[in-house]
Amino acid sequence: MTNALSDEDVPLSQRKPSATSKVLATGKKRKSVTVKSETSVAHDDDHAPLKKKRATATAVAQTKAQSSGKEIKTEEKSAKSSASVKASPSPSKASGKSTKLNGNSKPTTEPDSDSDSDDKPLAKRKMKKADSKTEGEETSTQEKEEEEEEEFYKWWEAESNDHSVKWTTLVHNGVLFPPPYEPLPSHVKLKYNGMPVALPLEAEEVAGFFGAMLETEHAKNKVFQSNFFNDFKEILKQCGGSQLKIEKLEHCDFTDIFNYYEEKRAQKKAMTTAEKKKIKEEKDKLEEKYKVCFLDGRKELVGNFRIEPPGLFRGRGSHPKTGKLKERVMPEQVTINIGPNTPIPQPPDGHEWAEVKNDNTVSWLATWKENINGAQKYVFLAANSSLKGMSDYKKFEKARELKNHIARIRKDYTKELKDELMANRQRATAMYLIDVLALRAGGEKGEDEADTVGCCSLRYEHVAFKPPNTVVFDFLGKDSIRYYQEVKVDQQVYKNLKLFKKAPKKFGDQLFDRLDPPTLNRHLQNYMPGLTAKVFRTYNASKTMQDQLDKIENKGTVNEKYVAYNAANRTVAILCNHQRTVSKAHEQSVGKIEDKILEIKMQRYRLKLMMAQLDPEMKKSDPEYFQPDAELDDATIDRLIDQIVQREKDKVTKKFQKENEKRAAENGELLPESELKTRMKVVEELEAEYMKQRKTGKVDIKNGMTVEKLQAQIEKLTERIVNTTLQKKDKEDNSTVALTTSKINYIDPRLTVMFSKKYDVPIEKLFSKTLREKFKWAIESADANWKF
DNA sequence: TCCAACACTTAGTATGCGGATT
DNA sequence: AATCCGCATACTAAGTGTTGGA
Repeated sequence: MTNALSDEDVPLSQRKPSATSKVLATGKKRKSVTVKSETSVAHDDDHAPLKKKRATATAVAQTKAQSSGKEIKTEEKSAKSSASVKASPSPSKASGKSTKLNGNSKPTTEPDSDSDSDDKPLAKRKMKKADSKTEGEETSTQEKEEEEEEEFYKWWEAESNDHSVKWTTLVHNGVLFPPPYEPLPSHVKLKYNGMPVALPLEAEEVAGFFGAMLETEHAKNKVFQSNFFNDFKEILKQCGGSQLKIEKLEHCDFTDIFNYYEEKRAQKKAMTTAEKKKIKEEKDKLEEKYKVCFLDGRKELVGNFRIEPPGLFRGRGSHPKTGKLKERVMPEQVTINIGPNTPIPQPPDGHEWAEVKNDNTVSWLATWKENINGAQKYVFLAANSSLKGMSDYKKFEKARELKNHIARIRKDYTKELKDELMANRQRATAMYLIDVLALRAGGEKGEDEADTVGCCSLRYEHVAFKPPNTVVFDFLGKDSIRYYQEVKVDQQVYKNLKLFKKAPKKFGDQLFDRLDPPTLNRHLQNYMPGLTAKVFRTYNASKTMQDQLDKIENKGTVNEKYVAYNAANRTVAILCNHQRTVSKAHEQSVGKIEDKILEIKMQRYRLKLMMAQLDPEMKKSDPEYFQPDAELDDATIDRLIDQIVQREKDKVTKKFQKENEKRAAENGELLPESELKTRMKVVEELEAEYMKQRKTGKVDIKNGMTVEKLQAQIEKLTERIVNTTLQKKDKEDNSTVALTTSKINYIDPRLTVMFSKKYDVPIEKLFSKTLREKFKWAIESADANWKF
């Protein structure tokens, strides 16, 4: 049960401990503690939060009484800060750069004075239009970039306007539905107790979903199996059943179905490039009309215009619903959002849309509700669109704005770590964790979701203590990615966490029982409008990147600088705990590198033997140098020799075959088998040499070989060993770290642009094509001196 | 006042492709 | 040419945070 703490010695790499047992064990308890809310008042000395109380009462009890004075203070503060924020607008201007960029940071229209805009705000629309026109003219000096550039500026400027209106005109072609189900050929059937079963098509499709996944980890997961099977039986029942009564998954044999889909896969793979190209062209043609839309008259790419196909839900971690049937989405479930007085995309023949809206306060083109969790799915514009770009830009500007407040915020929460009011103390502690460890906010989760947590939802079992001030965090975060860190924390934070864990709290209880994200975020708003927990992650990630980049010396080759950039990127990825599963091939490829290193060492040792034979005195004066490397035990050497010889033989054989094929094609005579034998002799000689060395410890020395030459060769090999070893280390260090997530979401792209320009590393090396498109705004606005 | 619904960002994984390697 | 390998992209699940209605 208490696995959370017991497996602290498990290497990071094998994260994702099956949390199944945990879910079961704690589910109920979790619920009982989750009440929260009342804290919103901040000054509830009388706290007395009903249920929550239970667990926490004791801990809290003593402290609250005197706290009222404090609370008042807090209120004052918040009032003050919000006022001051308004007074001192746009602290973001900083950059000095790009004059066009600043200016924004609008008048902080009270929280949501704009919520009014729900009803198609005609007036606003016009204003916006006008605005962008004029500004557009100002900047139009550099026309060369034509429409692209124009677009660029447009969204830039729009930014300073009403942010609740996303568009004034919107034209698009709706969504693309997945193709209908293709029935299995009649000879491919599910077998039940060895007997082929005739299934209604609807049920066959579902069986096929499972059959195709037979060899995946999912299909071996009990929860997945049972969820699938229940839904499968239900569908089967609904569409009339089958002659054979299907009752147990164990009696179902999906192998034929699996093989059928494997076969199809193989066929697809085996297609010639020409065939593939043709298929792709057809596909592109089909998709073409859905790929673009027109937003305020500008062409923009649509992101996910395809309706998600049916299948089995692949929940991450131990998701209670994993394996359930994700149903086919019908047009009747899809709502379209489009400009008024705009042609409405035609639903598929014989079908209708659920609804057609003209809501210009949202950015989605279509939406539907998914049947597993009842979650809303959307079709949005692509990442390189103006809408996404604008909000990305705003996100980073918001994070930069935090620079101006962070000192005060840190000072405050450091002080509040000792606040007598438990709620404040918890809040301060949480802020510390969010700020220093870059934890997520950690909202409440339901029973029917995977048991994962963030800061506010941390529980008793997720922290352990090592005096004097080390806290061991071990929990599953977003996507059930394990967060395991032993961190030295502020002494007071250490004390607090211990306090929050104190009896009567027990396994399953929340550490921060008087805090939740809304409460925390409300508090943060006092410092800066729009400040929420997630802003800290963005801020700290970008700040870290800036600091890391600043450390890089501007020298060496492009490649070296690129490596340094990646190292900086990696620091950020580690901060944010961005991981990836080690690829299947990883172990193998590390093994290969290891063998490579060993082979070089063997080679080197061989050269040393030669040297010793040529000049025995040398060995006497430095016997250690002539020792074989420790890893090179007899068994390893034998294995390596085998490997090398085999590899060489393969090479010779292959080459021989190839030549013959060529000759056959040119109708020349084939090389005789004897030729192959002759060639093979070389390899055999090589083998013999190795064997001789193994048996006698002596090696043959080529004519004209000198100690000096050997020395030079040995040096080269040693260098290769060092390099390859580094390469291996890099590979291993990288194997579990995902760099891309932070690059895409957290690191202000202008930092990368700055690096590119300042260090003369082509941006193409740092940003892939899609990222260059997504971050066009950054590429065009930052220079070598840009600072986060 | 509260919570569920909604909107949008953030996240890891599956897959296909293209370039390096042999 | 074949295979291997890593990267880019597609995909969609899983978060955060806001809002509107009971």
